[in-house]
Amino acid sequence: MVDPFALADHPQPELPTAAPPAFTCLDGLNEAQREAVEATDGPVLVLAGAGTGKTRVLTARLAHILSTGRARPWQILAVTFTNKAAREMRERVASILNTSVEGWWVGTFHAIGARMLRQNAERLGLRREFTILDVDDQLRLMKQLLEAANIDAKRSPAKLFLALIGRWKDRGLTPAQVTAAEGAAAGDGVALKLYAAYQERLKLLNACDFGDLLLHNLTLFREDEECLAKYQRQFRYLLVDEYQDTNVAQYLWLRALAQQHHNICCVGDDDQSIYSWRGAEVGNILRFERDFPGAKVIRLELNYRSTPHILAAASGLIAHNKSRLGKTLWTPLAEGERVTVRGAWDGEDEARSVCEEIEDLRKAGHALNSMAILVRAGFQTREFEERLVTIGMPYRMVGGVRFYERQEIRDAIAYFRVVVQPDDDLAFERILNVPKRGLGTASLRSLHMLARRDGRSLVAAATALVATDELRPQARAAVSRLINDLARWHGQLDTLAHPEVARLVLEESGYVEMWQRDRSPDAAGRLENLKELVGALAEFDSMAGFLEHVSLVMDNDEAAADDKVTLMTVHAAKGLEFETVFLPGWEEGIFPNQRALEEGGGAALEEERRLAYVGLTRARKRAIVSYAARRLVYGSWQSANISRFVTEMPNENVTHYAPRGLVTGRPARHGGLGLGQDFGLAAGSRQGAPRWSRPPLLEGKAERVAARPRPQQDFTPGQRVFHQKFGYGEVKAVDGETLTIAFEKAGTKTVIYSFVKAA
DNA sequence: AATATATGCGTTTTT
DNA sequence: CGCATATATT
Repeated sequence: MVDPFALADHPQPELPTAAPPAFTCLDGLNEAQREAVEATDGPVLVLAGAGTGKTRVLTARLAHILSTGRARPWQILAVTFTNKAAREMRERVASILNTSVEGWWVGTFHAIGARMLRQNAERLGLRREFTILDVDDQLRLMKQLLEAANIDAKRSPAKLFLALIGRWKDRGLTPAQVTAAEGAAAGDGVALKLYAAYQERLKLLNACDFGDLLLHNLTLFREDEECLAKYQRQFRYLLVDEYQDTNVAQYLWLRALAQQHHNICCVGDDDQSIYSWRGAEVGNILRFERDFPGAKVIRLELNYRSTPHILAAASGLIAHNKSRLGKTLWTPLAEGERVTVRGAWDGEDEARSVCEEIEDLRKAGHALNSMAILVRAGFQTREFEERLVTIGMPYRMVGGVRFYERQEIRDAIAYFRVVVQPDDDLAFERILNVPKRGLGTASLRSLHMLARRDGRSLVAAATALVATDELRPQARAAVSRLINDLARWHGQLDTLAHPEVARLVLEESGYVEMWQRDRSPDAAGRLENLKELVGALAEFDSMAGFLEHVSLVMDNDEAAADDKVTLMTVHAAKGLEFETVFLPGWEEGIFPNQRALEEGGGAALEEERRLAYVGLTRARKRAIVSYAARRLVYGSWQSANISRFVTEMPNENVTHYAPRGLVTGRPARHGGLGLGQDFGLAAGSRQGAPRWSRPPLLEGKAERVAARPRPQQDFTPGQRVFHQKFGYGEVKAVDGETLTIAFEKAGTKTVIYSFVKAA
């Protein structure tokens, strides 16, 4: 089989020095941008305000370092958060220098982390072909752990523990590094125990989750100085995009790598830090000068995107935040329109007015592609979708279910994973009974038990199990057929083209047929998606290479070919720009949202404000903020107060329209109070007595799931034994791990070693 | 294994 | 209110 990792990391000494003259890289840059490009040595922080040409600087800097011969491509490490940004950087630099990008260390934190990890996997107790888990896998694994530990998954859902573990990983903490106090505090100490167990299981599965891709690197750096030193020497120049979004683990990782050459350049904007809830630390960017002594700070403040009114409104708004480094954005553009603020009676009214304005703009000759509706939260899109559909306005929803997150795609990928790597238990579990093969929880439990006892994979356990009479004949046949199929497909990877193998897998497994028989309206679409998936496979060298890609590249670049209005969250809009931006729902409780208001402390509110700032600064020419006086939420009407963010924009940059008689800013008579009461009542009435659910069954499960040492005794013919299903019997023959036993009641059966006890 | 019923939840999600 | 998930039922 082709090894996709074999060639990945060798330096390519042939790559370019023959580059165009250096001035190409500096052409057309303003003074600050040029400074940021030319300050190659030592730590540099580039504070790049919204729309100040950050990407240009980043690519120009990379090109500059290469074309002046300061470093070879593999001596530069350039990290981003999104694949899109990484791709863009690679393509632009490649085009400036007119060269190929093979072997470059330009990629997302996760992709680069995975690459380093593959190079050193054995040192961390992993094999190089470790798999990268997706969210479904993580959840399945955690649920198993909860069951084994006899924890009520209802009171403490798997998601919650995964979130806690994720946050620990964001902070660069292995289970051993979490302080005792903090460990004891999180879920009564259960979370930390689960974290340790989870990591154990991952190692056994030869798998990593996303957090591990960096966390393991940190462990590696700590435990293997030589390895760290090697990377430190290799990377003469480090480039970091969106530095305000880095978490502690990423910060530690970067700091470790920069220790040799100290040439680290971080680009970011503290005012656009909107991912703290994902572990991002604004503190990283605020502390840069202390973390990297002698750092040069360059501010990019010349904005080429928005008109003065929009820029001033956004600047005035963000000035209300306390913890920021501070920038003064200005623009050479002509004055333009003020920011519009529009009041509406209710949510429907608001959607109508926004859509009317879109209609008007279109009639005036504006492309729908130049307009976007940016909402705070997903549920707000519904009203707009309804309205847009009603009036027949074409629109594009960004951020729904992504291609690789669709059920059929994940199922298919799970098949591919098991075919490439039979030991991938989580993938195997996913496909075991998809399509239905009559293999339910009972069969799975048998497999699990055997695998766990003998410390081997499910496929290996299944192979052993089908040689016996342990399973019901029907189940036995089904498992037998599946593992035979898997083995055959695995073998075909050597003889057939991998897209062909993929096609065979999907056909012969019955998976395609399953959807063909499905009567639901989206079945046809799913079949289309499967075709597309097989098509996409052809673009990779091997199936394993493809799987590496899909686990790291979850983005889904929609072809923006047709003219449509874009509808998405403000978060999703970061980094984008539109001529006209609609910002609906600027009400207290929605934007800023309720949780941020309740959280107190002010940090959450400041992040909401940054989010509002991001929203406003997406607009080139027109920003239309709106709010509704009342809104239907969960079936009941709620009055709302106008968002503080509206009033925080300077008056002289805003034009406020509201229908005559619209009352806003009303004290909380029906408003906030009503909401609180509603929730309070609901919560109270739902606090019924806990139901004590079937203790015997739970105990029984836990008993059986718990790992037990493999029986170390040997069996000899003639010996009297006990089998949990077939009862007492006498051993007739021993063949490796299978025994033939004449049972007193059940007759002669072939059974597996580990299910038999000496009587 | 498929279907009915109960229950709980409701912010953002770059990989 | 409406959706997704978990559990009960046949």
